[in-house]
Amino acid sequence: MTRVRLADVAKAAGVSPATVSLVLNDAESRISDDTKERVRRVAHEVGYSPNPIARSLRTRVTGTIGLVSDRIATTPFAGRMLAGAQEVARENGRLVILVDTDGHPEIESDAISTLVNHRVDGMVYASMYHRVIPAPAGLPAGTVFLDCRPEDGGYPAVVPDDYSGGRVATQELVDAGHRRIAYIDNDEDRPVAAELRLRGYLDVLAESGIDPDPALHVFSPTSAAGGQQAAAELFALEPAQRPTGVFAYNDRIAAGVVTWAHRHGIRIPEDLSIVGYDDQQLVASELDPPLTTVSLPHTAMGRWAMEVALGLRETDTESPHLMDCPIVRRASVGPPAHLGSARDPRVAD
Amino acid sequence: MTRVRLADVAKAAGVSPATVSLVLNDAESRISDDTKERVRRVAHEVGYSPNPIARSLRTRVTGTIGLVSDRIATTPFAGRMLAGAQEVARENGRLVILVDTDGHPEIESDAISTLVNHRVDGMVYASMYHRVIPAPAGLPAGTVFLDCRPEDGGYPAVVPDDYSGGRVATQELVDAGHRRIAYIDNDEDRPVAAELRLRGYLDVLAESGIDPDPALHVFSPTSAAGGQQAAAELFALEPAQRPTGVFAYNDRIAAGVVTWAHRHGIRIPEDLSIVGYDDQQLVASELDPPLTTVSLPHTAMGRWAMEVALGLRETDTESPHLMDCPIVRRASVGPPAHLGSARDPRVAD
DNA sequence: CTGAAAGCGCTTACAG
DNA sequence: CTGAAAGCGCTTACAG
Repeated sequence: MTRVRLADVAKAAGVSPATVSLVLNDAESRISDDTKERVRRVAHEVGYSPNPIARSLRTRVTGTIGLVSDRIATTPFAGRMLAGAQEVARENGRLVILVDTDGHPEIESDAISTLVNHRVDGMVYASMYHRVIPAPAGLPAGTVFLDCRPEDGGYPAVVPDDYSGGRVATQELVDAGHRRIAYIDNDEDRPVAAELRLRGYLDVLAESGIDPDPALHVFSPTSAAGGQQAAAELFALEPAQRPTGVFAYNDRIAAGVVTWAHRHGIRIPEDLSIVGYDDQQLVASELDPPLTTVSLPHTAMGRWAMEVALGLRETDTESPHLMDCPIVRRASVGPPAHLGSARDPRVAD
Repeated sequence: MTRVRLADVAKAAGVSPATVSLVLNDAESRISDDTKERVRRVAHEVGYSPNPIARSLRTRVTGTIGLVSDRIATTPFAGRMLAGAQEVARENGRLVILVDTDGHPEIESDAISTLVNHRVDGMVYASMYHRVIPAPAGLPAGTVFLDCRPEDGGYPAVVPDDYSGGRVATQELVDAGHRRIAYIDNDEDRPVAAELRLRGYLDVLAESGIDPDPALHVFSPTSAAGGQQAAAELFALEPAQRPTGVFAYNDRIAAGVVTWAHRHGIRIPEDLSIVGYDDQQLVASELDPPLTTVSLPHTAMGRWAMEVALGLRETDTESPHLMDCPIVRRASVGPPAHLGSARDPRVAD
């Protein structure tokens, strides 16, 4: 397929290539309306569309944004970041070049230099979960960090506001009347998010005049199996000491708590209220009852990152932008049962 | 940052640009080893790396592959397709330009022409689930269809072998000794996969000398809530007519069956065996017990598609390539309980 | 108001 | 064995 070039429309319109270029980029108003009109018509008639490669070579702008991520494509709930970023790019006529490094540092550094070499106009560096990391070498100035932030600052960054997420989850339970509220924490690598959510939990308890009970702060691997075990641990406490509400580090843990409850005849939310975190697709909403949870604003963060990468939005490079984690209310929270009224699981099974 | 150009290394090495180009692309062996050596050394010293834009303009190959998808980035379990495709591209020094059309036909057709205009070397067109569709207009010849196929053929395509997936799921139950095997079908838009899995189920029953009982073929929306309802429907049958094994259209339905079982004191797999489909990340393996399921070969399909897009693999354009759906055995299948030995759910609750 | 010319950074026939 | 020249398809000062 031989494509029509700018020179072809110039010839067909009886003007110079320069003129065609000028009117098609509506760069200068000095061209007569007459000529403009004719050039545009001819260009349209012959189906001309500029060769972006040639244009890029000359202008040094490529209309592409590089997006390098560690495993973002294989993490189910992080795809929305990608979608959000891609959407903004598209809305602004930009193309995104994606490279998933699968977490390998060598692949990552290759990817960065390849992308830089390809003259991307901007870059976003995405993580699959909220992390603080040393900035990879070779990243161009202005690279936007998505769902992570460089430990020494220097780049724009957006991360979820996990502290306020922890608050909002706890507050939801407090507002429903709960006083004995457990936090099932992440016992794994202690990501920033775990610390932040814990602080949010503790602060809301304090503000509500609730003395935190250390027995109610338990740890679990971030899996449903872990959640089941944590629930068992919590319900092994004396009845009066048991929680009536649980805030789980994530939805998978919450799912385990739900399963454990079903197996022990504990009703949700009548006997036990629970709030998760992540609003994981096809999970949180599928639980029975559907899970009240704090959502990770993946789409919004992806959009934000691309907006600053495109220069559409100002930001500072010292402190990361904190993105709100809204609660999504479903049906797993209710008022607390009267103390001791929950059926004893050891009897129920 | 002013980059070093080919002309710079030519000057530094005291040769012509042509020579530099020739040795760096090791195009011709006619250059003296001496010169080659020197050029390479100088190029390395000055940190030269060719400008891909300039090269593309001249050679008309860009080293990029366009990947257009409907919502692939937002579907949790389809991200692996993207990852597989991206990985093959990277292994072969290609870049993938991703555009997610979110299912909008206008965005899709814009995306296609933008990508074609950007001179991508190849294209893959991905769907978020197994579909047969009219080929979108403007797709270049050789575009690879991923997880979908054009209704009139004419393009290479790869889809999961859902017929054999349906067989393998059913066979798993038959092999465990089950004779009363239900199929909880997708009641929604009847995608190809539903039909194919049903045929696999029916054929295996027939080959095993089992008369299909229409009461055991029920329909459900593809959600956990649907699965619970389908389970209730199945267990409303007379005890002797109830299934001892269930094959669910997907893992979400299977999850609903599991929940329903927990609530009614039905043990899995002692009282009821269950096989899902999809091997959905963070779901199938998180169920209690972990779900035996048929996995959708997303990564393999993604890799396959990119391999043919890059010309690394031959294929025909008439019939789609069928990708195996292997069973992943976890803990939800066991031998059937003696008929009638399952506790009656109506008593259990 | 418009055109001729140079140049973006490569590759590749064509000479020698 | 190597160099000079043209050209990929645009854009943009510079003239006129």
